Amino acid sequence: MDQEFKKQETNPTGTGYLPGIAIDAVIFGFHKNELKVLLLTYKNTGFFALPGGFVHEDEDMNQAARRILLHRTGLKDIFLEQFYTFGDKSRHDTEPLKKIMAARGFFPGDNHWLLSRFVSVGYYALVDFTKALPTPDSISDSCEWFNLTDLPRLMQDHEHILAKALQTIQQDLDHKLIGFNLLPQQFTMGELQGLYETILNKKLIRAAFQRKMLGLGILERIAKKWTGGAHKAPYLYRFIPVT
Amino acid sequence: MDQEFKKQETNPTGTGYLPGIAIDAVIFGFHKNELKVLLLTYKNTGFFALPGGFVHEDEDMNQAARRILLHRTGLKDIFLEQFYTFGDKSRHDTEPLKKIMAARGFFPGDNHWLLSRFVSVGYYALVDFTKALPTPDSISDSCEWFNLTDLPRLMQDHEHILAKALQTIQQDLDHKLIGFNLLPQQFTMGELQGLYETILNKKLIRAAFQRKMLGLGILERIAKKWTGGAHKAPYLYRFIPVT
DNA sequence: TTATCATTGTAACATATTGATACAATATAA
DNA sequence: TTATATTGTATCAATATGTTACAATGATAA
Repeated sequence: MDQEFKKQETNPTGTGYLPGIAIDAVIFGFHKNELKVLLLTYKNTGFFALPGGFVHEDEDMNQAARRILLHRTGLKDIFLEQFYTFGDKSRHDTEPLKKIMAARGFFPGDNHWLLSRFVSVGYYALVDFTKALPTPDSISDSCEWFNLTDLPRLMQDHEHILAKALQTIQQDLDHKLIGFNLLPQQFTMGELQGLYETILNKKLIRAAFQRKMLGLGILERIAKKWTGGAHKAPYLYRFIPVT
Repeated sequence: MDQEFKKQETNPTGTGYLPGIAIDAVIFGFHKNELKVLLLTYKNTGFFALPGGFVHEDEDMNQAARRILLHRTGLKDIFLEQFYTFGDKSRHDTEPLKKIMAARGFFPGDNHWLLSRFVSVGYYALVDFTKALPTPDSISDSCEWFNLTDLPRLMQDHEHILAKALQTIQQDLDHKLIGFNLLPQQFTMGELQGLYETILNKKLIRAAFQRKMLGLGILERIAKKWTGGAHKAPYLYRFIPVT
């Protein structure tokens, strides 16, 4: 499946793909109290970009998003949600893509399908940082986690897409309990609170947070964690999915 | 602009439009404690459908949605939000469209662009029922308000799109204060509560509702309404947009 | 004119939720 | 053993919401 881009590149009319529709994925992870995003670098260009792709003629758009995710993180069964579709005409900027292709020794004609105007459907994914294995493909020399607090300049309108994704998970954090998808199966209350604080970018009250989370009735207390800290050991919790 | 569909129909390759991308609009209104939706009927077919259209090559997608809205309701400056993009391959069902075109005496070739697979971007609009003027165009013999509680069968996956739109406004009702867009400039507390109850499909407590709404600090009390009811006249309120 | 009626606006109290503080419990390090 | 930092939870305060009640009032009909 590393051949996907070659297939797109050497196929000037885009046969087999839905025309004019791209998918961009904002893949969030969480580690050491920092929110992370998965970004690609394109070979010999220094461009940073969100992982993305196109929809096959014979697949649902949501399937396509999962396929892209699988290739980037090696993970199936991921929490994945569509959040917005970006359709401004100002998005149509062919220069970056031309440079990426040129860096690969490929010089497409002006009406190559990849150079036409695209509408991009944004998805965000929440993955367990400890399990995801970022994998660059044939056109990117890296696929890495970046701290949200320390991002490079992104290609095209990808910074805008990322900002909208972040805003979406902030709004949905409480209601959809999406936060749990960013943690490993077992976690302490402190880690959970740290996650919430990082996403919402504000301090929460420890006692109230713990009371509320336990009150939801979706956490199971497992065992004591034995830590290296010079203090009382916290419990480990596990998320109980609704039956 | 009534010529829009003719332009689409007699243009087998879809020149001037973004390929494969449609817009469907769920236009909500509110009258006499009933939620309404604007639906089209296509001539000589009996098909009911959400108003929709396509994106011009030289316009933003959100602009296109506003253009479509303007043609259907005669209203500018409407509350309009994108809520989801529908991309299942099962959406690709050409039969209804073929019948619509056939009823107009037009028989497109199998690779007419309108018969290809489309991804549809859903928008919902909230309009003041007393101001909107539904206007059918050349291909529809009607464009009318329907009660949400008494809908006909809709074309393709339009029922699904409508359901998702309703779900969205239910979720956003409190947070975005979107309800006010469905009422005329002046309204009574009872009307506002009726609107909330209709959208959320549940009874609210009158005293608590009034207290909360007034507590938001976004309502201005204007004057007494002099009604025909045999009871105390309610105040009229006006929504104060945030400065 | 007056009594009746339905509905409005709001007060008053009860209950529930969240904020703030305090403190015992305890795992490690010295 | 003692010092220390953090956890789990109790307690009270503040705020928000649910519930009940009642005076005010604008038609309607006697």
